Amino acid sequence: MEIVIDNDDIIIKKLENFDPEHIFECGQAFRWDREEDGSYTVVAFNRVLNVLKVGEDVIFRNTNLEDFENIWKNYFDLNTEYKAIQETFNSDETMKKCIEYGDGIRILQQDEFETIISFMISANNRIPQIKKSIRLICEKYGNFIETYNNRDYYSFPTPSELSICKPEDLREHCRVGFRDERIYKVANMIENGEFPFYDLKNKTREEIRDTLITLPGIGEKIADCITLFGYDKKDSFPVDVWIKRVMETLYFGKEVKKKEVSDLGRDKFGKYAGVAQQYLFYYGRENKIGK
DNA sequence: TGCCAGGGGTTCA
DNA sequence: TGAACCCCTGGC
Repeated sequence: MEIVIDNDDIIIKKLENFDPEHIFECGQAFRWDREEDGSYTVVAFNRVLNVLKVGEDVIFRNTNLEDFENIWKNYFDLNTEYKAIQETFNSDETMKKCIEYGDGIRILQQDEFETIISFMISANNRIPQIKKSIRLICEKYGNFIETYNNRDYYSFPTPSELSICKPEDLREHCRVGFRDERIYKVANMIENGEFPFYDLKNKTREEIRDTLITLPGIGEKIADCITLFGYDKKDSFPVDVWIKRVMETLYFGKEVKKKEVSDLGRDKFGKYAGVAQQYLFYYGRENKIGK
């Protein structure tokens, strides 16, 4: 990896399988803004970063080498060879087409607590609304980080910071609707040690999923999303209405039960089913497959 | 301008 | 298994 440092910019030359648009627009993260120059500003781990792809190079702005090495390298999963993952799908012509379309997608290594709350908010919700609720929660319960491109950025609250919330504030001020009590309960269960949040990290996909599902507001789909996006379990295959539609159109040729979709997804794509899911999602949503 | 359907899911009956 | 749930947007 060839790194060039230029003031507050870190430039990675010829960075393969990396496209900010595909990374952020495939439904795995909600704390980003698209800028006029086509770059993306993202806030994570108490930092604000701007990412721009220029030809084969990627420019990471508003950061330094130390943060790049300690935070962003891991956040963007740069130690994983996506080319090798893609090759495991080589025998699947349909998937090859999806990869061609969505190449550059990476599974972000996001904060566990933020991922839990964010995907609880995603239940029966739309992306703009999810982003708005999360932004309001950060502004109300997180801490100010900095102003970048005329926008104020706040950290995502810790379990402790969010545990002092009132359900009515979550509803009325943060616009989370019927998810208010659930979020309040989960933050407090974690803060009070009533949920083994800090023991989950080294468990298997199944163990994490089964534990998460015991929380209010977390069912199968959201538990699968959290294991994939918050715990880096790449064999997780979340099935939402988009994945169901895409798989029905591209693989089944008819309507099937949700369980059939998740079974086929994990059988077919194995230990990288979650990466395949992201290619399918991006391809399906951008092309409105099945709609 | 105003009404209404529906959404990347979970819960409860 | 199916209806209800809050908020917001888009279509008419």
